[in-house]
Amino acid sequence: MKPIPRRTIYRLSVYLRSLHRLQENHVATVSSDALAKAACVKPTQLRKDLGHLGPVGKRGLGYPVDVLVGKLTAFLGTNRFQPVIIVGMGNLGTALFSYKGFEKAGFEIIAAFDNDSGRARGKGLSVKIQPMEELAGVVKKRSVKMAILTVPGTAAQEVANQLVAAGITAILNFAPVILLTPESVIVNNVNLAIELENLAYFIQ
Amino acid sequence: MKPIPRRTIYRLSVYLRSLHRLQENHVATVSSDALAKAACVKPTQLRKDLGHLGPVGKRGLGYPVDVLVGKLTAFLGTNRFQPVIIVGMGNLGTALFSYKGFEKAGFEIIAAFDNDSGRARGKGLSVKIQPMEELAGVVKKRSVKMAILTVPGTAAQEVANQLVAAGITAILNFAPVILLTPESVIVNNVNLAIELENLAYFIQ
DNA sequence: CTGTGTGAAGGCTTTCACAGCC
DNA sequence: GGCTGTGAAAGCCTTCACACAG
Repeated sequence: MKPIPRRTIYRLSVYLRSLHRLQENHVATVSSDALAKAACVKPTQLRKDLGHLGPVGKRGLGYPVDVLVGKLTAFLGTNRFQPVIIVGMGNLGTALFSYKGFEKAGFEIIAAFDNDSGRARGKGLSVKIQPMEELAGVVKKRSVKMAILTVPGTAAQEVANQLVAAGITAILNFAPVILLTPESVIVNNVNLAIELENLAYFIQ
Repeated sequence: MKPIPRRTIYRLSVYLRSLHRLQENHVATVSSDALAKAACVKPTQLRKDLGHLGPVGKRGLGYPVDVLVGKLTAFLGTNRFQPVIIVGMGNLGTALFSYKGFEKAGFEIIAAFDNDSGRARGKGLSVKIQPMEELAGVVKKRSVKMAILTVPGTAAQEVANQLVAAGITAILNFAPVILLTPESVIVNNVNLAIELENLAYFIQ
């Protein structure tokens, strides 16, 4: 089987989200046409994307929602439990820590780290903020692979190095810098300022 | 002149960020090779991208940093002042409100709105949270075009409608839903759960 | 000789057209 | 008849190769 386009993977997540909403409304089957409209893509693209999972749809009828959800979660790897840690408990880190969207998607943030473990924002959170020294231990003990990085740009590379050394293989990076990491480590960058800048360009 | 690829626009923002760092270090000129390495792209791609701005580099020498920064900010539209509002002052909205990265990129968040204008989190912020009723007035008075949307998914579409009605033409959407808007309105989606899901796939 | 600018080639992604199944 | 699955075509973006300027 040839590799699946990166863009497709993203869209599969989008479809899954729409499907969850259909499930809540007890919709049993959905056509590529309807689901495509909900996800703002063309029906042919949706079918092509879903085609990578093997044949799922019933011709003349549509896709059975439950089966499709099952196949998608299995494919995306959201079926097995994935513990996540968050490093950098400033405003953004703290907000993400309590972000409901993550648990809905099947993730649980099991620990929070910061240089300043007594940070004021720690008050009122469900877990204590731990000092950086304990990072490696927690990662090893709980076999954590994923980390959310919300430290200032100036510290990001150094902290990323620590994450890699501890055994983290996937980083969701909110610091506005390009991280240098080994090939084996996946980094997804979320650059908030660039998203705004991008909008600014298109409204000119 | 033919339209510039969307991906290129994104990368131009990345280059600009790297260039700012060079400016701070008083570097006068930079080669496509060096800048490309800093931005994690191939040198040829960098040159192709910058080529859209017209000839800027000196052959045999490199790009003059100051000139390039000037051209890029002008091109991206960050040279003129762009006021931004933020709607939805939950955890995430509040964090973004005080996010330093936006002002560094040349944006200022001039107002914050929420259903519950007396929201506890409003305490300690530099501006008061305003009720939704005042949104249209502020947008018109200050000619705001850009909005950051950080309300729950269930409210997102309705609030987006209000934004559009008020005259907003660009929305940075953090709600995990696809917004339906007129063609004239640009929406950039930042879907945090999908970014994590995406990482989860690649570490399998 | 160094390093930019750019048409051409290559690779990846989307769209089309239609065959195949319910 | 309705709707999925998929090879082929089109479009977009990246990479290459090299001309050209300092």
